[in-house]
Amino acid sequence: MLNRKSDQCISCEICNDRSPLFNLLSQEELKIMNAGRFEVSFNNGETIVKQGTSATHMITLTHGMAKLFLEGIDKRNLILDIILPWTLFGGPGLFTDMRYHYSVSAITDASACFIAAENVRQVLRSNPDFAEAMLKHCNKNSSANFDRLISLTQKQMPGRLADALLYLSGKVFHSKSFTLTITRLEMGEMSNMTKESTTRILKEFESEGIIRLDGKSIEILKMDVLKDISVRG
Amino acid sequence: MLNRKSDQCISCEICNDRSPLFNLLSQEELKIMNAGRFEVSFNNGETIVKQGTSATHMITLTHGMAKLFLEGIDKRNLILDIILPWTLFGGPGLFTDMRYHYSVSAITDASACFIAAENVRQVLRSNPDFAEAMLKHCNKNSSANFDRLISLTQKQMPGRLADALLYLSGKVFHSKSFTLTITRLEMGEMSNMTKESTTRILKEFESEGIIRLDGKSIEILKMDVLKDISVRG
DNA sequence: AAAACTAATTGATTTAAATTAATTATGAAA
DNA sequence: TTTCATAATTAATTTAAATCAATTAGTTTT
Repeated sequence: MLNRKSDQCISCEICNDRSPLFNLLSQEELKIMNAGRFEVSFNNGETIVKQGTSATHMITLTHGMAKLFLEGIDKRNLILDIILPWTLFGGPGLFTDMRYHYSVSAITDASACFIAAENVRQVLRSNPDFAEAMLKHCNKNSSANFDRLISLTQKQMPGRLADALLYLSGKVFHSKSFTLTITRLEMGEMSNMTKESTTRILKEFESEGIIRLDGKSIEILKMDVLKDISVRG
Repeated sequence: MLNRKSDQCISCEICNDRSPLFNLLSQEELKIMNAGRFEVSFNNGETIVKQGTSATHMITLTHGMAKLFLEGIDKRNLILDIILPWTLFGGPGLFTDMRYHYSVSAITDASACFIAAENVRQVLRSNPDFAEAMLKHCNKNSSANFDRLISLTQKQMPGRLADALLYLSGKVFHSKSFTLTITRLEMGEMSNMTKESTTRILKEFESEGIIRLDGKSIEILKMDVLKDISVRG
């Protein structure tokens, strides 16, 4: 039985599908996190967090899907992650310049839970397990960004697109076949290439029998070959 | 009066030029950090930390200069930072997979202080100020990596090289004119381009009167123009 | 000082990928 | 259904930057 009222959590203490990190917290600490917490629904396409604005909250999706991306030069975006429920984000600006360093926007209808940064800070200081877990979380993100730096600067297009496909299959849809919630343009923004090049390479993969394409749905037929293309650049 | 014996610190408690982060620690905590701590001298070119090996220590330079870099595909490196004394590094693998995710090697004769990761962890858990400072440190690095991602993927060569020059001038040598401790190849590894292209663009900057070149020494003559090239890509 | 490396420069050529330009699907709204 | 808008595909052209190939300048070593 869900502790929800019209899809809204009542409080963190009794929220039964919150971020795993919250399992480290005591009832007292959950109460702190819950104070001032609020949940907002977003339509597909709406901005959840805008790069450059004041970073007042830690955020987690409660349902739906979102893209986390850097707004670069001349309106060119770089998508870093496709976010699923219970991934904490808002991070890098917290405790530093208090600005969001990336934008996040909904790629399906979605809702998100906003927790006051100051409350997170307070709990972080009182609970070493939570602090360590957050540091772990931050370190994991750093590692992922290192991998991304190498992928984006040293691999050519087939390698970069292979990385995007493997990411979508392994981390987002958890399946060899999936129906995209993003456009070709956005696939390009994941692998730093134009939409035209994205189409080209996808078709190339298809003609080589590595994937099956059918509009918005993709099936990976030769996982081993795709992985090989990924590692060899 | 220096508390040193042949350039080696005796202990963290009386080390008078340690990392600023250590100022947050009590005598008791410094004692923990000091336990098992050791200092090693490196010749120019020697490896201090090797990507992929077991991350057992947090490290800080005590003197000299080092480059922190990712070892990518086909022996191609990407230099992320030029490290000066008292910058803590070793980070991202700690508390996660316990592997170093980058290599660090000396670009002058240098020495480094190695602190056991387990001791850092222990102090981190006992001292919220230190934990918060470490998280801040980690977040700052993340932001820097976001900037780097945009620079390296969206700017063309002049913009990327401008970024490298501004970094060297502002963060490493703290002066408009400096004598490089790195080669053209390494400048290229900072801005993801070949040594030939590095030379070419440097000469181009010189002929435009933006910089003065004299072998290993560089003087930035038109800082505003260089900054403009950096932002416009 | 001569020899042997290593690093830096310069130019010619090739190549990966962007840009430009049309065309074709697909989906939403009237 | 027709219209309109957005997304995807395809091909031709251009461009940024790598590669290849010498040459020149600096350092070490002998």
